[in-house]
Amino acid sequence: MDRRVQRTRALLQEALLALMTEKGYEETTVQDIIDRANVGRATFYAHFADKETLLTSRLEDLRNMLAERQRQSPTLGFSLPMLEHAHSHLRLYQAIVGHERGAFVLRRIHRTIADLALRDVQALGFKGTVEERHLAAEYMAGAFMAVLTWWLDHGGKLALGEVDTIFRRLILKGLKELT
Amino acid sequence: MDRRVQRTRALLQEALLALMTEKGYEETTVQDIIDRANVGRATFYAHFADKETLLTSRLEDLRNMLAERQRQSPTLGFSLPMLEHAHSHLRLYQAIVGHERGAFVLRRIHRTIADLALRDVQALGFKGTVEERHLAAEYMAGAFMAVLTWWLDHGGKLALGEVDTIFRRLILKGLKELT
Amino acid sequence: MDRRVQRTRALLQEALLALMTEKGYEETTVQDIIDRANVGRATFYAHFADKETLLTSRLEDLRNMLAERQRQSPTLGFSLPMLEHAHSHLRLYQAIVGHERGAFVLRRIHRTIADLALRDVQALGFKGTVEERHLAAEYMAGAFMAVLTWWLDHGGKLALGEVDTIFRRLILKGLKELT
Amino acid sequence: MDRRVQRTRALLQEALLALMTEKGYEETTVQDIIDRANVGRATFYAHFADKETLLTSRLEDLRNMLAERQRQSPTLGFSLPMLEHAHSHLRLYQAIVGHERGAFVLRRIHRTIADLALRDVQALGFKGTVEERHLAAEYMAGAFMAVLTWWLDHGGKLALGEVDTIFRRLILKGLKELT
DNA sequence: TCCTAAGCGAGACGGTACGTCTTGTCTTCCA
DNA sequence: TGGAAGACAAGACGTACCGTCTCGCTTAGGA
Repeated sequence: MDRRVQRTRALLQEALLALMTEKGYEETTVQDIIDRANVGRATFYAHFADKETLLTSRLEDLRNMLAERQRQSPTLGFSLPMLEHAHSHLRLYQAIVGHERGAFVLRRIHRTIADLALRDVQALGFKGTVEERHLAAEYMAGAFMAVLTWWLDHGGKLALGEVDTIFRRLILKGLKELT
Repeated sequence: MDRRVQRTRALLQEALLALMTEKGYEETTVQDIIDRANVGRATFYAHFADKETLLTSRLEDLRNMLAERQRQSPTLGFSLPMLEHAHSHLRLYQAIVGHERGAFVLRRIHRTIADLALRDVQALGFKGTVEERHLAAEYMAGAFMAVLTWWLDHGGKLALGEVDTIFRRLILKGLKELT
Repeated sequence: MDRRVQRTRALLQEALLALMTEKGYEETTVQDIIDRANVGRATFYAHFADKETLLTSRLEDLRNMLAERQRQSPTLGFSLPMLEHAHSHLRLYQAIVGHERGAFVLRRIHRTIADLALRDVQALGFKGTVEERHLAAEYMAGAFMAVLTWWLDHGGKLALGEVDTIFRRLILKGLKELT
Repeated sequence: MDRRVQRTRALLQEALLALMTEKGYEETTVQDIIDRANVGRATFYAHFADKETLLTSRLEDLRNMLAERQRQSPTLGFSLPMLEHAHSHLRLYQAIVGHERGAFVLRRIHRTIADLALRDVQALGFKGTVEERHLAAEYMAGAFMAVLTWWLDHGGKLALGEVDTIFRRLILKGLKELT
């Protein structure tokens, strides 16, 4: 494929991320993005159906990265890599959780995490029906997103490892031991 | 205050909920709402700053109801009432979880639940710092929302009591016993 | 009739004139008027069908005054009284000619003047058809309004009598003698 | 410039004129215009600040045409071309003089005529001060507009040349010879 | 002097036009 | 000949005003 095509797609993705960091996803317009990327309007739509598709293309990369990492360390293997990723793009992630209307993006990440969690569930040989497995995966994703969001809301100050540990304890043993 | 004011506000709230059920929150325009409510455009803006504020006014009612119910049965007291509420407005809640862009509404409910969960945490005498209590509350809310969403996505077929039980078990004992 | 009715009507008329002076006729809203007059909205509409009717009620007074004065000195009898009136409400008249959108008000005054001019024409025993008389009256009114407007635009600095004289000369002898 | 731009501007101008003919200037809304012109709302505002600016753009054309024609026949050279123009757009001009609120448009034409009249005045070597020349020009414009309006109000039945003659006689010799 | 209909202020309301904004499609023109 | 520039149709937004409509309070002016 044309080398320029890669370049244009990258420019657009970077512009979106930069703008999301500055003003949030919903608040960013297509015009903002193409101005930032120095790209024509038609060019944008030649590459992506809309703003959402552009975002998806980036989340795809995240998904692939997480899937790869999980293959290496299976149990709750998404947790640490995801936390690392969030930490290395801290401002961006904080902008996402900071803007009420960005819930949409979190929901997408939730979906990615839930998919990975489901593989975990399968791999660990859970008992119960298919539905119960899905419920477990959703529960894991919901709980993880809550921990991640809390962490980001508090400036990502707590160490990565600690957060990972807290999450694992909560998810595996529940709240009981905190009482 | 003027009796008409109460009436108009109620008409608008009902119109929004009906339209959210039919086509989702984001897809509903202010024009749709005022047409449905048989209300003038200026009247809408005299009562609510925008569509979001109108939604908030309704969630406020939900919050109050839940807070009241929780006062009566403290431990995870938000769970059953919330499930009941969702069940009695099943179509509405399904529309909310069904539309990707409605994540925003779920986030609002999450916030309400997290606030109530925090009271639980305080009441139960959790150990740990203030921050750890907030984390626990967020975790509870995230986990509950995941269960609620899963339930709604599966048509609300499982009995209310069972879902409540599953949530309590997961949140208190974690996933361990499922393996 | 109730004494209050007279008072309210007067308050509204004065408010309109004051506001016209400040911001022009078109720019003045009914809300402005009733705020200035300390009157309820319904009260306004109880007395006048709309802003225009309120204006008309005032122009009626002008018309009566001019008609009365003309009866006393018939030939072009409207000229001097009209100039006097404009001079004694200079700021108001300047606001009228100053706002492009106020042309509407000038048109109304033109109509009043033309009616009076027509009486002049009849009285002076003009030759020609009915239509020609109407044309002459319109011509007189148009010419007078032009002179009046010019005078107001130049601050009403020229003496009343001089303007009246200029108008009479122009209207009676035309531009010829100026060349 | 883009060929489309010319087209859109022309569509909008034509739509305005057609609608003014049908229902008057004030009564025509921007929505009417863009519906008639088959143009998007934003497009309208991209070309013209508002309805008034659109009107102005058309009057500009009239002004240019009159100026051109006057250059060819200097003394009261605006008269015949203006009458011709009015006659060739009779319905439009009748709508303008017919709607009270359209006085605004007549005022604009008055301004154009007065400017041209001033050139006449300069060219003819009038005696008197600068101010007196301006007064003469305003007087000519006011008188002409009165004759034009009267003519239009009577269906434009009188022949063009006759109206021009009447105007010239009135303006040059005044009303005297009518008595 | 009372009391009762009217006048009134306050302002909610349905309706309608405004000028702004963003989206996704489309055309033009330059490098 | 591919892409930047940007015109365009569509349509939602929040604001402004209009003329109608309740509300209660007050205040004449006839009993």
